[in-house]
Amino acid sequence: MSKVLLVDGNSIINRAFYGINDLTNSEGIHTNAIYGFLNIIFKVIESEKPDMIGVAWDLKKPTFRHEMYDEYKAGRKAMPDELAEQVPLMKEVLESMNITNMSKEGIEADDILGIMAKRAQSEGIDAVILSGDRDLLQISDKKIKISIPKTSKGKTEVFSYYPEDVMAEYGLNPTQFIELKAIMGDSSDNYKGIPGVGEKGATELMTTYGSLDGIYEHIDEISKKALKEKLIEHKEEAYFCKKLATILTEGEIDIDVKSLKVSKDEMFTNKSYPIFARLELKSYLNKFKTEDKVLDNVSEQTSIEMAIETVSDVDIDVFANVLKNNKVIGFAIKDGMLGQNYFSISDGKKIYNTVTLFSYTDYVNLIIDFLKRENTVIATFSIKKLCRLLMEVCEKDSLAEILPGVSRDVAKHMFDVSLAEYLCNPLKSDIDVEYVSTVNAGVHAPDMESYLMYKLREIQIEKLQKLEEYELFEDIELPTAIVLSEMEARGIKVTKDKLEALGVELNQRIDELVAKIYELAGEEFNINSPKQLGVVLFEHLGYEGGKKTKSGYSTAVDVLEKIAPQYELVRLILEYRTYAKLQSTYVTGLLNVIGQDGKIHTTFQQSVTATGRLSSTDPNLQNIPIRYEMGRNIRKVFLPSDGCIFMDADYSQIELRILAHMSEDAGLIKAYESDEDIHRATAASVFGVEPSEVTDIMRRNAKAVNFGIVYGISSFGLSQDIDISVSEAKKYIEDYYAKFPGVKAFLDRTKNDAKEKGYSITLYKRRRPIPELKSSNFMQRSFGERVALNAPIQGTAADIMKIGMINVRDALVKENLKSAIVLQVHDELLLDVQRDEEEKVKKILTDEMVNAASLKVKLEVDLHTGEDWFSAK
DNA sequence: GAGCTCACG
DNA sequence: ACGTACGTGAGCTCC
Repeated sequence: MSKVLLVDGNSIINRAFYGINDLTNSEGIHTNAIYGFLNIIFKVIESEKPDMIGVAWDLKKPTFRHEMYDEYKAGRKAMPDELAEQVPLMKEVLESMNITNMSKEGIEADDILGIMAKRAQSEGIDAVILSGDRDLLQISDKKIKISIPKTSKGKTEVFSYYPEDVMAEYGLNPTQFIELKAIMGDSSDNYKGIPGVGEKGATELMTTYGSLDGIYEHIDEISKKALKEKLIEHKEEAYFCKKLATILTEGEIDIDVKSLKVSKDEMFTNKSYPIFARLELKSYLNKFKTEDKVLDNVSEQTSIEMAIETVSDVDIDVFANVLKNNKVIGFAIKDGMLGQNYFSISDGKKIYNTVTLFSYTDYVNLIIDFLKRENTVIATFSIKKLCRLLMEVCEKDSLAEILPGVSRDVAKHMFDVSLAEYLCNPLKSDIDVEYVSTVNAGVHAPDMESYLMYKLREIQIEKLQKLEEYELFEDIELPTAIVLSEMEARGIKVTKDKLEALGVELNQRIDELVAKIYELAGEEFNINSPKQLGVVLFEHLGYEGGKKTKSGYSTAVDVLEKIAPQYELVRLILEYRTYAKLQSTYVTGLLNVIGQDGKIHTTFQQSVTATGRLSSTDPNLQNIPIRYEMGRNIRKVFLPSDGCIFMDADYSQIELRILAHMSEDAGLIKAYESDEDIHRATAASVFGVEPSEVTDIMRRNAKAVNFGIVYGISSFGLSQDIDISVSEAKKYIEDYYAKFPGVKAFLDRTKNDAKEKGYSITLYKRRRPIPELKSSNFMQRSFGERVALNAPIQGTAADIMKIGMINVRDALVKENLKSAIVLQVHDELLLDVQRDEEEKVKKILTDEMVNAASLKVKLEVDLHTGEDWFSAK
């Protein structure tokens, strides 16, 4: 006996949407309804094990918010945009899983379900109808089961109804159920029934008289006068509503029940993987087999030719030959047996895997020779990794000694798949080989990575050109990766002894503080637990300062600082916090990552941030303390290499200068030209005084406004930052706009532009998509607006810094200097400088950073040297 | 693994 | 009325 599952698509996706908290993928597409829909149907598939599945949809287009008025007139609530956008995607997901979507012009989804269910029944096929709508109960039958999911306390249970279950729960059989609805009406289906009769009254009538006919036959027995009159008055309507309430069981739909056949093996294939990957439905991804099995049924669905031969255990001669006979090579390093790696290369026609156990050196030298030839390209997932490999094998920490020339020339021979993907999709976190492959080529195939790299290059070049980001990719991102590889390889020396001594000192201080804190609190507790701390401060001790977070009291600095003047305990806790942070993150944390060479080699992430900035991990060297006295000691343990000093250069207010350039605001440009302190000049302008008359407070507030502008200002944010009222903050912003109308115009222009296009863009055409701008949620939309203003500014600064780094590195190489960049902290570069190269490097560093971009205002850098990182700032 | 906190630009 | 500044990464607690 076979079985068909018929799903009420609109009803189930609605339930899923309201039953599951908001989820979005990295593109900002909402996915909660899709996720919930899949959860529900898989639960039913597990228990029912159907052989056939069909999902019925109302053909009516999803209703968007702006159409709400018309919809309201039609008596139906508008579908929120966040749900509406998921409906077409849901259908796509189902189709990719070989599940049939059923819809037809002029026929509603529940009628499709009714028709298909009866058809199945007549063909001897069991039917299970899955819907959230109880109306469907009317078509339950011996061989037609109605399943209704119910969610309570986060758990979804499915209740099933055969006719006897309907009778048990409502005291009515399925046919009577139709008449019940005809009497009580249905607001969502937009018919009223008998006015003034609701579920209770209608049920009583139906159970007493058995049918609509029965009611009217015995109409004189009805004692309630008002009810009787209503029934008589609206008799015709009641029978009309019965027609409306009846779900069709016959009609012309050209879908054969048997054509709905689908097995589980057909659902998770390479046809469906890309959309699951794109929507980031993570818990479903592991249902896809990652091995060759998936590839068996893929070739016809993908744009990539999958019939490709793999040659294994390739020796050095074959390897050399492949490189010799080709210009473009796809390259991957693969994990082999016993912790040994091997190389996989592809010429786009075949895949060549080297033997697992071999010495890298000879092979790497062949790769280097290849890269030195004219017009050759290696396409790989991360060229930074490739460069690190070359340097490691050659035992150099400068790529220039291996591949001579400036980084832009070296980069012409390399293609980085992860960076290309990043420029196309900067919101995606966690860009990995599987993701890029499936999204661009529709394939997920670990065994053919080198071939995929070869093919992805072709696809991505075209994509980047379409987005007008190819120049950014070639001129900035690729060379930056080369510079970063050298910075990572060179590393920074750290004195272990000094760091350990600092740790001992901190531990002593922490112990003292803990003792005092327990004493003042009158109890021992875990100070590191915000939860326990909140209870102690605000409950046991009764300090004022109230709630803030969902999970209890906030104990963040700004909260504690407000009450610190009154309570010694709070002051001690704040002190404890700073020391504990230094100890765990910076002392212990850094000690753990000092290498055998006595150096720390951070990893720079080039495809993580939404704006184009870099980030730094394992360890993060971009957040080493500087603002507070005690923390600065950490910087003293970072030392230059032997024979070197540190040279540190940072751009002076690069973001505000970019704002001046982009807005072309005359006042802001003039302030920079007059060479004044910019915050003082802003204060003088906004408060209408001479620069010399600007007080510290005026300057501080002006500075906050300047920062705020760059962040996409809001009066609330500004008020929080400088602790003034929202209305005062509003006044500050208005005054600022009055004095700098060019800035105001720029912000408006940028915001509108982003709204229109859906993304904002830097001077160098780096894009940041901003899906939040379309959100119906005020909070999210406001966030989108702030981001739309900030991204071009922060992103342009990041672009310029990358250009600066490339040019500094290349100038050092050209002059054969041994000094090198070791660290970038967004607007700051730290260099290891050979003592005898100091003057030359100073000039190069200043010139290349200042001339990285030619803006309407000059770029300036502050430069210092020192024997450690602290004294070089 | 999420949420909080805090270090940096 | 909504409850916010922009961009990160790491260590800790607690479910």
